[in-house]
Amino acid sequence: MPTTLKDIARELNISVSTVSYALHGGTRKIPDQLREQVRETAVRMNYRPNRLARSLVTGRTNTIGVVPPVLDDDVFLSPYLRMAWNSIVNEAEKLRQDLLLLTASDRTRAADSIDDLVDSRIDGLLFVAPSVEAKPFERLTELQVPYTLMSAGGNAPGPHFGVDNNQGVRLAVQHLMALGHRRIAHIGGPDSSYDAIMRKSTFDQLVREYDLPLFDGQSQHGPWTRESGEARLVELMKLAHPPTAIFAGNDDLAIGVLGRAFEMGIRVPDKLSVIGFDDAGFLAYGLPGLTTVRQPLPELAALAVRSLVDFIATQSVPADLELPATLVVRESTGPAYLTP
Amino acid sequence: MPTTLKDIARELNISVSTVSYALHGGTRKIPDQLREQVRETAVRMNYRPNRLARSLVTGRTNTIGVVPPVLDDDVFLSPYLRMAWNSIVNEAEKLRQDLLLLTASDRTRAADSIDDLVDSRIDGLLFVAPSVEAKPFERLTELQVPYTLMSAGGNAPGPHFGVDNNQGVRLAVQHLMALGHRRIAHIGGPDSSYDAIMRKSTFDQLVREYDLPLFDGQSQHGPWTRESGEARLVELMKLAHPPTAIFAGNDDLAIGVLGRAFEMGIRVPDKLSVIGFDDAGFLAYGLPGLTTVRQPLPELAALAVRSLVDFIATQSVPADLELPATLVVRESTGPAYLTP
DNA sequence: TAAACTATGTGAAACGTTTCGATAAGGATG
DNA sequence: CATCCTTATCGAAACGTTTCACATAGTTTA
Repeated sequence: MPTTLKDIARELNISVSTVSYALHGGTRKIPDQLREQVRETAVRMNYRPNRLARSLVTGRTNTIGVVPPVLDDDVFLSPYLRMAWNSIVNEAEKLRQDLLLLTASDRTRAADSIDDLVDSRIDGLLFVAPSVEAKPFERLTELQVPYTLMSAGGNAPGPHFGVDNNQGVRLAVQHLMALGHRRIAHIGGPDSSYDAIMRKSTFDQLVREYDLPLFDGQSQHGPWTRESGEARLVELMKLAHPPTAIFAGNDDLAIGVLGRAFEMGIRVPDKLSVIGFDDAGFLAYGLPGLTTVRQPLPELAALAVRSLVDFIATQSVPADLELPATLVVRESTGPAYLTP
Repeated sequence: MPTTLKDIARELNISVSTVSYALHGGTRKIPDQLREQVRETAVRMNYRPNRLARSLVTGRTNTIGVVPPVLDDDVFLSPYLRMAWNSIVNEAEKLRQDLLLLTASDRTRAADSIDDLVDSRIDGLLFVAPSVEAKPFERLTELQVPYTLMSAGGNAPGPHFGVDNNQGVRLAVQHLMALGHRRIAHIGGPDSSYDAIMRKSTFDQLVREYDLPLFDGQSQHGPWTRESGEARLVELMKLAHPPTAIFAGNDDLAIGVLGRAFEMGIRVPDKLSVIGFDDAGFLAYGLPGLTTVRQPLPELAALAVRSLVDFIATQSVPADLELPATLVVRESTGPAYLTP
């Protein structure tokens, strides 16, 4: 039985509306003396505004819903999401927005379930790396729900903020080529990911553009996991002419490659160069640090949050933005090892 | 302008209450035919219940507020929190609870600010690794707010779920002693952390209990960071008789030690054994693999969430629980190197 | 001095639910 | 036939706010 405005009003023998004005006084002016008295009483009585009631009448909640990617069970274990989520939290705190986590609870029919997310409890929706299958964003526009997408790739519907995959992949391939590599493989992410698709297709395109040698299993899709990286490496090393360099679609995959390479006695970067993507904050000790393409996740997350808040406030759709990637050279890449 | 119960009622020429009963029918029976008709209309009109309004009257929100530890800026970058948060999310989803993230927005006076967290929007509060300074949990009891604590150590007020630090530390020290180590140092966490305090005091006690040699800087407090681990190692190695083994209060610290040891050319585990605490998952990769004391974070998180939900439902305070730690032996510990 | 402000305050509607207590009609019971 | 259950439905209160329209009373303006 928490204190309400009515309780304060009764205590002071004034009306509820006066109390409301005194505490959150916007348009109305309340004499200083009374206002102080009200405030004092509010504190004394442990008054806490009921935000449900407030939101019900104002229509605003100052809360944004975050929809994580639909992966397997342990979504938040992903280094990418860890980084993204941390930045989202930071930015939301700055903008004084609360965060409601919307997990895709028991939705087999993931597609239509967007309806379930739309709720009077949130002002807008932030999708983090949504999967390609999740089409029904038009539905959101129809329902008048502001939303932004973080890391969704160029062909995603709606205002999205991501890295320039094209430029990033180019950075990686050019870095490898500058080191003399020509036989380069790509271990990519799942084809439900916008980023994975973009990175793979850019890679494929660059191979043609630079006239690099083609070989079996050169460019593959798979889950964004360390295990996938390990498995792919094993396959690639079975080839008669294995690649001298591997461009992994994200850091997890790259770490898998690195770990398995060590186990197989393949020295990195002497015999094999490995480059990742994301720079999601892996720390190395005792193994070569991972050369990778840095995606400005903190900036992207902040951008996605800020734009969403703007969207909500102004009701006008924000403009997309792709930020450039940067190359972070560590020790996992080196001059190409050329068989004599 | 979303559809409301009133809209449906008007459409069908029936009363609002009938619609409500038909859709979420509890006590009242509605004839099957009418019920179907109502449901159909609801779907057709894109009806979505307004949860604010519902909660306002029922007093339940099915949402629990999560309060992360007050660390520096990037709270969610911590491997511990990543693990904990992931498990919290999983369990909450199972129990169909939504999660509202309550960040400690601009509170200089962190102590009293618990009030700000108490909100009609949540049914209960889950504190993750609260700091020792945050005293005012009595206030919560006073305000009748159900809450549980995850990883708060034995002397924390309120129902808490954590690892058995005492037993865990014992595991670590005994493991090292079994390998012949006697000169053992402890690099601990900040003294704002219940866990850090417990681990340090247990360590100190064990040193006495087993009559291990004492030396300067043997047991220290510091932030839970890799940098702290690095710095401490450097100091310890300046000693005339450096320790042969280091027990780090968490994995971050241990990784710092490992990394710096590698740089300094101190071979692990040949010259130095290192053991961590948490086993919070791989954000660091490298060699040798870190021997550590595993804290069952997923289970603890699930427990904390479940107990909170119970607490909310039954209004009776759940019982504390400490789960045992387990030893995970990898390659960073080995037989003691004894100076000839 | 009448009209028009200003300052201060009140009352009540509205937000969208849930749920309690009617009510009316019909059927069964005595 | 009067009474008492059911059954099907409704109206209205309540949850705690915000905010608009109105009501005083005192003060300025013409």
